[in-house]
This record gives sequence, structure tokens and C-alpha cells, in this order.
Amino acid sequence: MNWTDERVEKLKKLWSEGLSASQIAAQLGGVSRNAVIGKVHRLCLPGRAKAGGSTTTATRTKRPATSAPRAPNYAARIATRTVTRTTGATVMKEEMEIDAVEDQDVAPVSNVVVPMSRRLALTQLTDRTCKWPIGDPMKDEFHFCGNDSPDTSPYCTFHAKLAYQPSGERRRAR
DNA sequence: CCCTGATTCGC
DNA sequence: GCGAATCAGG
Repeated sequence: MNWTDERVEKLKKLWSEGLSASQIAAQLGGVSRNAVIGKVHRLCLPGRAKAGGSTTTATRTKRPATSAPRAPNYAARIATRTVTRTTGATVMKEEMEIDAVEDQDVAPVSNVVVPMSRRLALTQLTDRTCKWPIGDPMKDEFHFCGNDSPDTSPYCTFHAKLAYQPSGERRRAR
């Protein structure tokens, strides 16, 4: 995958909306979260104040620039590689999620991860259908997931994990 | 262990 | 320029 203008624009948009790198990667497809972060840096986009999943609201400022940025010790890097790989479910999981979304678009039948794919149009959505958008909104094949979603979420259990939840609360679906 | 972003560096 | 590997942290 290469960074077309379209993809860069989407990246900028999602990043500015506060989506995490992995979530953006999942939506763009074909890239890892590392790729997203790397691109963000190359674009000189404003980074997050602090890392960490729990929405660090204006936490401490960045590292003191006085000390060296970092000194990657390649000996140590090699030493920890095996450990990281054994653990490393991160990359694997991302790939699985991306594949699942794409599979749904191509082969809607009998998907283990997403058992049902109804490919609903906007007007077909109900309170109980997943509203996760699939495809390019500007193109004809655009549709919504349409799987059953619990009353507590606008998304099915699969897409709920990918959905961005604003820190406050989700506006009540009307 | 799950996740987050940040950084380095081989390609 | 790209992104995997790694680091650092919640």
C-alpha cells in the first residue's frame, strides 16, 4: 500500500479526531499501526500529549529534551526480540481484524468472526443493526455492516471493539 | 498482558 | 519515504 493523497487525508482526519493509531490502521487497511504512527511523524502532525490507552487528559509534558532522545541498544534489542515475538499478539491481532473486515466485504457468507453480513444501506438501519460503515462513502458500494447490535451499542460486538468512544459519552441515538 | 504513542534505522 | 522492531509507559 502506498500513501495516496486520499489515504493521507483520511489519516489526518482520523488522527485529529483522536482515533488511536491501531484504529486508524484498521480503517485504512493494508497498514500497521506502526506505519500510521510513522506517517504521522513524517507529516509533522501534532502527536498525542502522552501515550497510553486511558485518554491521558493533558498529562505531564513530554520528555525533557535535555537528556538524549534515546539510545537504542542494539545488543539489548536482539536480546529482547524473542521475548517480544512470543508475546507479540499485537501485530497478529491487527492483521486478523483487517482481514475480517475485508472478508466481510468480499465473502459475506459464513464468516466465523462476523457470522452475518447484511450490507445494509443507511435507510435500512434500525436500532438493532450495526452502523459500522464499510467502503468509501462517495462510492456506490458503500454500505453498513448491518449485523445485530446490542441495545447498548450502535455496533455489533465485532465492530464495537474498533469504534471510537468519545471520552464523555455517546450521544443518545435518536 | 492488554494497549498506547515515540523513536531508530535498514531498506 | 516507509514501516518493523523496539522502547517507554498506562
